Amino acid sequence: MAEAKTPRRTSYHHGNLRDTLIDAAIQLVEEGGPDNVSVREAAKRAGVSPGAPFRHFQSKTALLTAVAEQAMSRLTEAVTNALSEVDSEDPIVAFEAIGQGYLEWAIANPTHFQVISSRTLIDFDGSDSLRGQNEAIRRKMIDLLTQAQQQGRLAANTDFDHLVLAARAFVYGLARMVVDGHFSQWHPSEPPSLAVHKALHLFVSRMTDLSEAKS
Amino acid sequence: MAEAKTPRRTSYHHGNLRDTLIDAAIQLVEEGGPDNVSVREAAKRAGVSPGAPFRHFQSKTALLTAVAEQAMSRLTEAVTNALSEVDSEDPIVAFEAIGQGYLEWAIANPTHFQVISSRTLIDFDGSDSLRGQNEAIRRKMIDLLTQAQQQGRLAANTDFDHLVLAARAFVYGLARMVVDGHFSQWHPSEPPSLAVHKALHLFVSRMTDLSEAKS
DNA sequence: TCCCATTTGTAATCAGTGATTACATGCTCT
DNA sequence: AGAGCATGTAATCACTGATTACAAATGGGA
Repeated sequence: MAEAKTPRRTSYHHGNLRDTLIDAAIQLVEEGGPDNVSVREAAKRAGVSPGAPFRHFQSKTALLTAVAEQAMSRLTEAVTNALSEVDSEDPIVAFEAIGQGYLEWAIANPTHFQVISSRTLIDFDGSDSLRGQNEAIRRKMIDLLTQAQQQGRLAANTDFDHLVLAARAFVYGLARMVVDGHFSQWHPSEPPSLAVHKALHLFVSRMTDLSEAKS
Repeated sequence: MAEAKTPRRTSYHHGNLRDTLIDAAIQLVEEGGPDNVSVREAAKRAGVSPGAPFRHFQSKTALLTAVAEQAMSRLTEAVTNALSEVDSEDPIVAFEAIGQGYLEWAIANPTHFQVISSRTLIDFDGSDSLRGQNEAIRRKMIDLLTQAQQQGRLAANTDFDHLVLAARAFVYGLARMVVDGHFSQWHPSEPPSLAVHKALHLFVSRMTDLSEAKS
């Protein structure tokens, strides 16, 4: 936290308003989703006048983009962690772990995921950080699939680019279904997180050859 | 169109304000996406005072839900058409046609698709029409997959529910990627619609056995 | 035909929003 | 100490969703 909860300011200047505003915005996102964020409320929680935020963020979009950058960092971290905890050397196991890490994070942080994947609340293309981290994950997927291909674990006629596209669309679709509330009518006995996990495994095992490569 | 473009009213009462407001809202959606819709602007275009819409729609959400219901009808129609144009009796070919019809419609009507799949702008769960049509498409998918299974076209150990989930997530993910602008960095030589089509075919052919059943 | 209740629109108003401007304050560096 | 810049304030704009009291139009029953 960049500032105490009660906005106690001894001096006229805040000192760390930019970070405090981001924290306040995150708090608002967590309380009621991205639509719950207003610049004025963030300013109020930072103990500052309604116009002050615009010294640090050109627009509400810019503020939410900063929130998204922070959220994306956490997502990247989650994916990286999931990847590092894989025992096997199998690239396809690692590939599935990326998807699993991604989905677990999205399910645990639905509102942050909403902010990240929105293209109206934030300026994704305008943020090097966002594009970069997104691209980093995509590259890691491509690396692993390339390894799998070299091991002859993909069907011979597999169109590589479209396999990557399919994988991204699949994981993205699952995450958004969870976040968008499409699981309200799912079997009550099975939590969405488990259903998502099973679907992911089904996808990976069908799209690739999960049997361990012989070396 | 329910009313002439120029809101010409000879009498005090509008006569068909409800439909006119929906049309105006659709127009606004088409012009600048769901965020571009405001009740006041819709009222203005209908030639009516800002408070009038609230006689017909309890809230902005209710208005957009009505828009969504109309859009969903068109989507259902598109999927039904795609299905009826399938020559083959093959359930898996028909299954893919559903996905293809769904995706084509979403790509051709991105803003309407946004309205439909949003869960903050509209009250999906509160609309029998929306839930019903959504469920109808899902049921059709299940029917076709059941036929495929009876023909022995699915792997023996295939978990049925999770296959349906995977298929829905996949198509939904592709559609949202297009709509959310995730294709901005795709190979310029290949239009997204073609990439989506190829990815869909890859998915269907991997998840099922596309070779025609022997009867 | 007349009248009255219901429906449907208006006008005024409220609170909240993103954003801009002119101005005041405080910090920092020379 | 003072100049200059960064940072916050106050006032204000235009816009939004929504509510209220009121007025006009409509249509059914006497």
